[in-house]
Amino acid sequence: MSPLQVFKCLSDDTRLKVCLLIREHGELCVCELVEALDEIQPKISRHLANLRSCGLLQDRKSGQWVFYSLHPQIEDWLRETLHQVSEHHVEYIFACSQRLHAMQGRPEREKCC
Amino acid sequence: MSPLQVFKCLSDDTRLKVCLLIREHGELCVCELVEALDEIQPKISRHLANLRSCGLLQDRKSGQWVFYSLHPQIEDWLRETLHQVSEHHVEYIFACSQRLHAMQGRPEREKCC
DNA sequence: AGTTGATATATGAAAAAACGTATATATGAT
DNA sequence: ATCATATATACGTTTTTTCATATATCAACT
Repeated sequence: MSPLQVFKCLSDDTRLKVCLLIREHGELCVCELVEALDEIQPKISRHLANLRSCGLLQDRKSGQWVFYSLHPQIEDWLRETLHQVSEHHVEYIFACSQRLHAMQGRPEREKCC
Repeated sequence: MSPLQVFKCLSDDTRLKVCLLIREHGELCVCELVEALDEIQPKISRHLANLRSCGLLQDRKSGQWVFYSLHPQIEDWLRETLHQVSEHHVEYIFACSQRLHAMQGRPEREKCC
């Protein structure tokens, strides 16, 4: 995973938000990301596939759901960079975080989406 | 300067190398970058204009030369990220650094290029 | 004034990235 | 077996980015 490839991954609005949300929450499933970002599912899936194939994310299948998290082997500087962006640019993912929390608070949560 | 815009700046091979070299050397003129990256001048100038308009670099004109440096107001996390990339991916700019040093060692250096 | 060297910008073409829609796959429930 | 839900992928199109080449600007020098 070259630094250039890392920055290419983070240079798209959807992918950057996905990475920031996943770093903050540890693990998120596709339907949570679809709702948090308010985008259509194929778009999210396509970007997730991109991030996974670059080695930034890993996935874990559980029943009909797929959960994504930061790949454990990403370099420390990248993890730290994502952390810093989260800290200094809360406004960038604020709306996404709100939609995510709203969704996670709903009672029919056992069905995920 | 949104985080997304920052990552877009760093997501091109030429721009990333330019930023890393400038961070290491403090200030470099266009012709030094042209030689270090072994690229044609309009290509370097175009990317420098891009980085300047985004607020990542500042320029200082001195006679016929223009010197570029990191803009003093870039955020700390960005400066630190560039530093970390330099430390952990020396190989990425090794050839560029070599060409730069070779050039700076040449006696006809008063003429810059 | 004319020339040379350093840098910037304009332009049209080519390459890359992102998109929406349609469709495929797989799981769990009825 | 059928159906609904979650996710992935294929396809053709549109948008964005990058590029090489040509040209413009400007300072220094003759």
